[in-house]
Amino acid sequence: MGASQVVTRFAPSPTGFLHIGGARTALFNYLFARHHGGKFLLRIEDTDRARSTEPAIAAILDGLTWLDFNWDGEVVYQFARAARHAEVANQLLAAGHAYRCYATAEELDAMRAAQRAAKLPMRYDGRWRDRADWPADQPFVIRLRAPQTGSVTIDDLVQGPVTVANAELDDMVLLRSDGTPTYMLAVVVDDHDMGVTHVIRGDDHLNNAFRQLALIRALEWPEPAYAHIPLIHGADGAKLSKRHGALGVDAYRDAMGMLPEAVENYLLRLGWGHGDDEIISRAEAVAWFDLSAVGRGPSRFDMKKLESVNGHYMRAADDSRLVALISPRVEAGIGRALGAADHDILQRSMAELKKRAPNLNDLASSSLFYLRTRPIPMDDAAQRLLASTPIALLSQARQQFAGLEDWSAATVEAAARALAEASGVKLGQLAQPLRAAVTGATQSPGLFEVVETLGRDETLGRIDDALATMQRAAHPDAHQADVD
RNA sequence: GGUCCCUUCGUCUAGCGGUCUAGGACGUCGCCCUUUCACGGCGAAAACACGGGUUCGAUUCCCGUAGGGAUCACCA
Repeated sequence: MGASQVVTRFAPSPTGFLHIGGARTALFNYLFARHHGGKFLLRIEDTDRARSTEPAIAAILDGLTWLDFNWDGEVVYQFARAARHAEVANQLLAAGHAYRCYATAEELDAMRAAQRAAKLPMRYDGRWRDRADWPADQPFVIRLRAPQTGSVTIDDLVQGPVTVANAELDDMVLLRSDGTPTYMLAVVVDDHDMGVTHVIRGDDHLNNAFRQLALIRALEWPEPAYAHIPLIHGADGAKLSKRHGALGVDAYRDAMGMLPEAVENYLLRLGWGHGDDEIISRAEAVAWFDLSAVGRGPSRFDMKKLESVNGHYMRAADDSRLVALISPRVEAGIGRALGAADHDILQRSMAELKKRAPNLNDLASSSLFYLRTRPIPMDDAAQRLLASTPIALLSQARQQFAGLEDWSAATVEAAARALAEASGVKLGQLAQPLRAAVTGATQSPGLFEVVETLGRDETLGRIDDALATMQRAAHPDAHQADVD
């Protein structure tokens, strides 16, 4: 079955970080290979020595690892294969499928300027195609002797049959004058040598496919199947390029606090669908993925939907995993390292907290109040609420709670309800001030769950703090005397 | 400009000639649940770009128009 095994590859150029569009291309390659029980290879296209960087390579590998798109075998570095690329170019030259071109950059610029002025398509005019009067000691490039008549049709697995006349294509450069290969040559040679059967890549390469096919035919190599997937656009409909603020996947992980499975699920649904399914597991994705269901038009990136999907996976995530993920953020928030007791509190509060956090950042900040040392900071809304609360009500609650036999969400709630009824107020009129006192905010997880997690001493202490502040506000003079 | 590609609610999509008074999701709005915020539940507004064909019948097929995108390097 070896000959029919599917082999895909993801081939990013390390000139920037792994952006969201690249991540989706990787995902589709990964899923297609896994669906067919084939291989998913990774190749770093670092032939542009000036723009390729080590940090970019690291970021790409890091991003793929984070997303759990595991590639098979060793990473192939394209630049290391330059000798093989040159070998193929020379082989083509010897066979007459390629030729030497001595045109200088200035000559080509002039040629294009003339074409532009005459409103003609800008193509290499083949001025060295049939010449053999090669000047000695002059630099030259090797160009493909491409067919000039007829046409080529690619049965693209996503775009359908696409035909281009050979007359539209010119003789592309295979080997530069410095002996290094161009992208067109390198891709074709590497895909062939790596046994790639399905080339799944961005739509921006569709035009390249025709040139590459001409090269493959000259070499008489097997032709891979092509699938050109539409690009991802920004919310404004413009291309989601680096200069338009496209971010690396690390930004989704770090700055935005997304979960990898959420990013994966969102990316999968962007441009692909399986009936009405929205939440799709990795296993389902592998089982269901097929290229024919990939849409043909570009789709816009919707941050709101990503957050929604992320919220879903946050709620589904394991509590201890979330605690581990937010710990660094929490430590930064409270300005100290977390101890065992802190982890314990986070662990116990996670079930409630994760229901209302769309991302890890919000989850981390929403957990801070549990860990702060008294007196805890109070936000404006909480301060205003306490200022309009009768001191006696809060004071009574404090007394009732202090006298409780057992300390649990249920017992505290029962006491609070009893007090509210006895005082003739709605539960909310008592619960909200208590929430403000205990959490420092007017929004939080269920008050009684919070109180149980915090424990009796901490809860009573925080109420005392609030009471003291309220009394100070009510009797500024008495307080003044204390200070002096 | 040449070539190629695309076009269903604001956004992502379902739909592969009649099942469409076009379904789902996010977002928006309303209601419910409720100690707050979320979660959850219920409901509402919201789309087949336009014009011609083909057909008994077009969201679905074909052709134009418009709009959008990609690409035209000794960059990948």
